[in-house]
Amino acid sequence: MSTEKQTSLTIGRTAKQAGVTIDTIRFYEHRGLLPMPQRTANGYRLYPPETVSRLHFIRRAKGLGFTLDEIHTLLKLQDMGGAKADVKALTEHKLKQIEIKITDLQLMQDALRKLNTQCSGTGNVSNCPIIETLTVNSLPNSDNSSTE
Amino acid sequence: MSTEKQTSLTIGRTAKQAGVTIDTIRFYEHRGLLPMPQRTANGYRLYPPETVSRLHFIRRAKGLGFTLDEIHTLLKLQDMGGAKADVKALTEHKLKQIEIKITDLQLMQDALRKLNTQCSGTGNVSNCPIIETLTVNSLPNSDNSSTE
DNA sequence: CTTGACCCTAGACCCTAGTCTAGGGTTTAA
DNA sequence: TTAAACCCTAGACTAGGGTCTAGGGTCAAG
Repeated sequence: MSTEKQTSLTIGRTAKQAGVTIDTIRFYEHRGLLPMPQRTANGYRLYPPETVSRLHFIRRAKGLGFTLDEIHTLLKLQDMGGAKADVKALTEHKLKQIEIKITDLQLMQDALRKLNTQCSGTGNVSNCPIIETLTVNSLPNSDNSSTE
Repeated sequence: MSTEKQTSLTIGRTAKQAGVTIDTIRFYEHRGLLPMPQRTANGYRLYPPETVSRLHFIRRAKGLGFTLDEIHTLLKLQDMGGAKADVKALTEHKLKQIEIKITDLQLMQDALRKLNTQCSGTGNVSNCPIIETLTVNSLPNSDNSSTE
């Protein structure tokens, strides 16, 4: 019942609130995804509450197929207060990646919906190609390789 | 001199056309993502051209954050000619996953667009929170007892 | 008939993204 | 004052998803 506002969290509390483990936090710090936190006199890490949001962001970005390195660059966009040109270039690159991902997911969605309605009736499921939706319809070719 | 259409491809050709390595193909076969192919008399694998599409599909699905196991179930949806009930349940589950991914990507997109237009001018980049877009707006975190 | 480009298997190896010890210090409630 | 419940570092270990090597067969061209 402490009435004082908690302005910083221990690693354990941060982890719990973010839904990750303590190890993951230390690992991300090591990787540069989390800034080096303040420390107490005895060496305990102290995190500002925003760290929880940052961790949420990382988790979900990972679920969208971004690697930690890619997420790092996304986070740097926010972190850097200068280097406007870099920001511009990076965001544009990321936006392209994201557009492709969205399109792909929508194509997959269409295919699954078809499977679900048209094809799950009494007909033959094998007439409903999921695969083609992502290969024939999209990306004419465009060598879509590097992820940074 | 054979101008006849190649109805099946060696592993090398398949790999090249799909943009993966030979090892990857064998690995996927091992994992059940690719059906066991025909073999020539001397044991060489022979793939139908559809295998290329299947491999494309796998690649892109991976890029969307699906694991090989998840992709396996997506592919099974297409492969299975029966078990309609399973198809229904699985597709519905996958559709939910996909919807979440799309929403997340759109939120990210919004954030980056803002960064790009509003924030890359002369202002302060740090006013443009990418992170919040994916944490505040989505996933109602029940555990969030913010005692202001 | 040999050289280079393919193919085969089995198993070792690698990178990413954590996860888990081992060994030790701190704080707090009973 | 001691046990639970935290925190620390360093380093070993794991799982997923490949990638590479060794050792060997096949085939087309020169």
